[in-house]
Amino acid sequence: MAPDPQHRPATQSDVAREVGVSRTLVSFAFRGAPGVSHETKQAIFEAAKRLGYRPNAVAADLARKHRSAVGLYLLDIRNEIYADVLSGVRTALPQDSNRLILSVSRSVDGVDPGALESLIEARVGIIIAATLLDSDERVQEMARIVPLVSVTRPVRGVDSVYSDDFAGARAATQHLLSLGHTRIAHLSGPVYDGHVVRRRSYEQTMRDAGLAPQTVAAEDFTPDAGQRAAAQMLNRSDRPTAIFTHNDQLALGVREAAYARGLSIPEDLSLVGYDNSRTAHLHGIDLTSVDLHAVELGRTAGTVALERLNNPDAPIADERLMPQLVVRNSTAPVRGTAG
Amino acid sequence: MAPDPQHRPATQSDVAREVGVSRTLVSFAFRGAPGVSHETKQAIFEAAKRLGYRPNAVAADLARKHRSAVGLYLLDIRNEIYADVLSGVRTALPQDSNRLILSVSRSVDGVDPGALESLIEARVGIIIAATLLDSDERVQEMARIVPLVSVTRPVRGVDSVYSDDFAGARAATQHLLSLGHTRIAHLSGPVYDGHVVRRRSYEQTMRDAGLAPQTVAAEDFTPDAGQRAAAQMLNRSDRPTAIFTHNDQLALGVREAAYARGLSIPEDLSLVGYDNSRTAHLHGIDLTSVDLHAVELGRTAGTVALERLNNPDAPIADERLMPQLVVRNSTAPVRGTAG
DNA sequence: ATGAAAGCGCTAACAG
DNA sequence: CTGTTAGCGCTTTCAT
Repeated sequence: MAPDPQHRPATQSDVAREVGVSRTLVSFAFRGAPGVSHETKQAIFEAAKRLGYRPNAVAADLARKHRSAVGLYLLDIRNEIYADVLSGVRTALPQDSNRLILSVSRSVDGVDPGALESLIEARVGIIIAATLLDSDERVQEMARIVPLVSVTRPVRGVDSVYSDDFAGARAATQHLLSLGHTRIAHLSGPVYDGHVVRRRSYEQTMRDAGLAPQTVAAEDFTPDAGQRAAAQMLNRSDRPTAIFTHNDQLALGVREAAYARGLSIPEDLSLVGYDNSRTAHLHGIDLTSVDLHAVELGRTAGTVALERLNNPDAPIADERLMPQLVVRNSTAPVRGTAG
Repeated sequence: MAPDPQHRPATQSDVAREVGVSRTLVSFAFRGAPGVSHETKQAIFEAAKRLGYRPNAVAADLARKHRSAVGLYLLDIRNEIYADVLSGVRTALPQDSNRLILSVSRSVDGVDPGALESLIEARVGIIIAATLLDSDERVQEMARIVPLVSVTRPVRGVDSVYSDDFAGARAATQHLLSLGHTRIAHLSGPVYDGHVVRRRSYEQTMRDAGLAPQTVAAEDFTPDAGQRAAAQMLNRSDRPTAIFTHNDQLALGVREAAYARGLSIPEDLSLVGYDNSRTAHLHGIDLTSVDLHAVELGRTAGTVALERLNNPDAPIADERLMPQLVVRNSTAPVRGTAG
């Protein structure tokens, strides 16, 4: 049935020769272009099938001087929200034109220069990047080379689709405040451009409430890092009664550290994460968290990308979604005067 | 600094013209091919930088009649183990040749014909597929068109990297048996080729123990499906005292259903999942599960893919990894005579 | 060490 | 409706 294992795949020329027409007709037929008689079309498809011919999308792009592939950069595929973003992007992209070229960061805990290089060399038409850790300048520079939509983080002059982190972090902090907590700590990730909004929002909200912010930076954004950082924080005599973390992964780490130390949540420690991952929903986890609507972020990014592809001169997109605090059982009123 | 926004990107010819040499030299220089004087090389790189030239990997592949991209098919990116597989594949692939073209299934709950088509049309050199739901015949047919390594599932005549599901499911079932359970149910996913091993292993292990297997098929592999299926199972008067699920996601659904019904785990219901996802580790979840070493599966698949690329005539790979039962607190001895 | 020329598989005017 | 002719950006003999 199918052709040989590793034989030279059939080309348009092969089909054309088989049918006895020119390559042009074959090309037209496969693209559904008008101007091919029904009969020839039939003959062409038949021959193509017989030969096991498959169009070469790459060669077509080259000839067309057009880039139909979309490049997707994801910071950390193991983090649920990036999987959600990917999944959202997928829904926005047309069923057929699905050449999705992926670049996953090599280092979750740092800038990965050259992460976008492979995407550029693969000549994608546009890059959807979630989340770039590079400096604003560098992102802007990349965007000058290839259309780029920044997801999760706004960058001036670059199409951006993100969530209002300031509002989200403020809601989280205020929630803790309203529960009577005063010793509220924030566990942030390492500091990168565009990654300090939640932290700054927390700090300002604390100060606005007349309290001293206390921020600790984890080594990276993983549960392990969260656990290590929390182990230290919880050892202090004046340990916080509540912790707000940069993301759910970090929060899950804090949770483990708390239990390891014999503290219960929310009785001894209130905990608020960020992302509202599926894990946060689980009975027994019940993590209060801020939903940034990752799937929606991805879907919107896909739409923006498509628009940009169709109209390079469209005004820069700036889509800011509103996050939502989801209160569960990991937070409770502070207990009397803490010890 | 960088060239115009959407200007025509610089090509080798541009660089050649700028320096005053032939395209050949530029090509040689960029590939580090011998036969270019040091001076010309310098001049070329300089000019390239000035013009913002980036090699076009796609055109290079075309000219070289060679496919350097690897295609990756993932059944369900929202499922942690596929993210793990991806992450494992990444580690096995050389740093530079990282053109990873992704195809994510459109429907988690069914066969997605044409999922591999885009990969083929993108002319990838090899496809790493985890997990194909198609029939063995179809997978074999695809493998005849493009080199393919099947991950998670063995397919005769096709490079396969998988875990010994039979052993894993048997260990899980025996664990429950050894705890004194007799009414042990199995929650499987929908039935597809290559996806019935765990179920069959469970059934045989039950029969070997002189017990009647009781298998229920969920609509798909998601927590929601697991919850719905479990809600029904747990409603029966002779409800099982233990449930072994096809994967962790399903198990998490069962867990929610149990709690919703006021049953505690493991007191009223023992639960065993499959995958040993990170969620299973969490305090408060403590899900007993079978670890299939997804990252390792991905890493091995990447290695096999590379070998196949280098040697099309190498014997078919058949890498079977041994899974490992990880016992946690979601399983306990059966209580007296159940009610 | 360098260049000319042919070609990869396909598209796109432009002619018949 | 159908075929001819140039490319797309790059690699690769084969000369010089």
